[in-house]
Amino acid sequence: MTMSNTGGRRKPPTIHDVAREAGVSRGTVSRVLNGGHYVSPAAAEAVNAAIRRTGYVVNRHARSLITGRSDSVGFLLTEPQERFFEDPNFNVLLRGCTQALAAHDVPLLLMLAGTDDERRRITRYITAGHVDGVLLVSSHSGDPVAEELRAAGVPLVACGKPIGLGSKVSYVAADDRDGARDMVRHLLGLGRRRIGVVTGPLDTPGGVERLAGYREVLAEAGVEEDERLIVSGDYSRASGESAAERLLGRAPDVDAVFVASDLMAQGVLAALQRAGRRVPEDVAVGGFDDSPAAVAVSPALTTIRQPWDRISAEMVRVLLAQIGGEETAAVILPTELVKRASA
Amino acid sequence: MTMSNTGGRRKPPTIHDVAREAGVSRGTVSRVLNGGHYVSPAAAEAVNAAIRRTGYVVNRHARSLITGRSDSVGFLLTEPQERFFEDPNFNVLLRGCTQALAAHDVPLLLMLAGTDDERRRITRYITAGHVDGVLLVSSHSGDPVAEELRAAGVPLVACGKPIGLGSKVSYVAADDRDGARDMVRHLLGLGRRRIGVVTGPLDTPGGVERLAGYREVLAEAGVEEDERLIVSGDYSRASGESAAERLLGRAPDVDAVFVASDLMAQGVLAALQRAGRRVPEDVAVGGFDDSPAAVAVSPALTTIRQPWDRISAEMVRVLLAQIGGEETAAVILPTELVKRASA
DNA sequence: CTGAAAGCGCTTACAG
DNA sequence: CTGAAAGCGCTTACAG
Repeated sequence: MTMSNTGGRRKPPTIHDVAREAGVSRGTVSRVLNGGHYVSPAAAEAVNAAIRRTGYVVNRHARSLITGRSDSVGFLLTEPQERFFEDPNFNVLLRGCTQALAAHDVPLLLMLAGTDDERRRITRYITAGHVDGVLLVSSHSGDPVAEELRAAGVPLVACGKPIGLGSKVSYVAADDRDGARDMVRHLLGLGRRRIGVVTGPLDTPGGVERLAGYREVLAEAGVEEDERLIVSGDYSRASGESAAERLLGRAPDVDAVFVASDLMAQGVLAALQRAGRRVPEDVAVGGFDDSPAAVAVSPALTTIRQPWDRISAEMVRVLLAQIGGEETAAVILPTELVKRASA
Repeated sequence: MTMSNTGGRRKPPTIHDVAREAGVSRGTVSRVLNGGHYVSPAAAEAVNAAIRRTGYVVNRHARSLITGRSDSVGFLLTEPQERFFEDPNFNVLLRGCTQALAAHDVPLLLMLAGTDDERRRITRYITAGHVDGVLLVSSHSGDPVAEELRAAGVPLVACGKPIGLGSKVSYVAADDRDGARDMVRHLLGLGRRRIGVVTGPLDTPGGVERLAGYREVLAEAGVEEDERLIVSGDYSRASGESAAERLLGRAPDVDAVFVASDLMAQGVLAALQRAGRRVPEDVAVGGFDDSPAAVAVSPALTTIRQPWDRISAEMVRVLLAQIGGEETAAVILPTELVKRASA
């Protein structure tokens, strides 16, 4: 009575069918499948033809059982999920990784570890060898997952420098500090001298590094640092809004703000507008990310572009290399200043 | 010299180790693993203790090889990816599905089929049995993937009604038509009579159904239909903006607009503002989705909430049931009017 | 270059 | 209720 499987998933052809069809042994078929070494051209051709005729597709489970590899990788998100799922960068990263992996015929398993319970289950799953490696997105320090996986010897590449783990874990990151420097120099170049900053969380590399870049440039330029100009947010739009209110209260003479994310900059813009300040005339605003939010907003945001497509491609490259036995590596990619209307 | 794998992935314990540890046969261990039927309480307890002591985790590849199931499902996106990756609903859906699946210990493979080439490869991968079923996100008609997978007998649940496939494919959808009716009734209740509509693409169920709801309510209310009040977009912000410009040109006396997505409504708001119309005083605007954009915008959008958390949960439930042998099913979930400032 | 054979770790009738 | 055994589809030394 079951209609759902009408159409029927008939038993797919195996290596045995291909061997019979090609008139060779199964070993030879397998050799063709695995690179074609030690196979005569004639045999290889016969096998390839047989594969085409039969529509053969390798059974990955059988292969994995014997090789001990899964030929798949995990994309692990350990953020409290709400926030990062709202971050447009996440989509770009996830899509880029999926595509880069697909080019190598490697499936991506999406894993969410928001709660301790999920974390335990996923760590267990990963260390049991069900994926060959992990792309890790987790910017907060104190996240135990990275350390657990590293200790278990699981190939691992983090997005952004994992605070506390130094270079024991591979990572790919944009040059946050340099991007911040570029933006603050740009604001100085506009003649602004009372430049505020809305930082990200200071337990994330982006939070720390972008603030560091801000300080460096001001020091170089001989502009005296003023703690009242430094406020923190958590990368959310709402936190940008309240940070800007604090900033305005503490330093009403502020004439520019470098905001560590476009999402927060959206909030800053709203607060500035409500306070009757014109952007960029009264206060210039610079963001960070070049996310879709940067152009959705009015005035459009001058911001720092992070090379997300390159980041995802590099993460995949480094992970695959590490799975292949190479050592860990850190890759730092340059950012780019994108000038629009807000500064 | 390789540092990457220090820490070492030692060979994990197998069912054989557990059997030895528990003093039973491997068959008995397997029976405990698979539901504990036909196992004495004493044996079950010994096995569970041995599993705990050894830290045993089942090797899914070995299991899959023999059962013919993969115990994993694919999440397949066939949209031209750019658009949907910008859609905030996508994140909610993806997260919900991942979590619902994780609760059943079923990994989710993310699959992107934006190009014909990717489509072919993925179809092949799926029909080869590498996943047990597919959660399909593809709203445009004429998408061949759904039909191919259905024909191959792959368990399949679509998000939204797949146009053209009728009920031969399971799907879960919000009640688009009813949601549209609620919104238009609300606008009528505000005293508006020149109500425009910005539809979605008319080869998507959301495009068709939301327009149908609009027409039904106007007809019921005895308001004469006016083709000049009907314009189409493609769910993007930009298309909303240009649709609103067209609408304003064709029907300058418009006093309300029902927009088929919040993202488009953002664009409509921008166009209205530029044209000097106040919202909601001159023109009331109603959106659809209750996405983050709805509250990010000013004035905050009155909109129709789609129950995305329920949608993802139901998609997973129906897919798992279908993998278990049940017939196809369609699930329609109610929407909810969320009143804010724009209407 | 090629075939025969062992074996990866599991599940599932089959006897008992 | 339980054990012994076959077998899922593949890869990989091992002989030749």
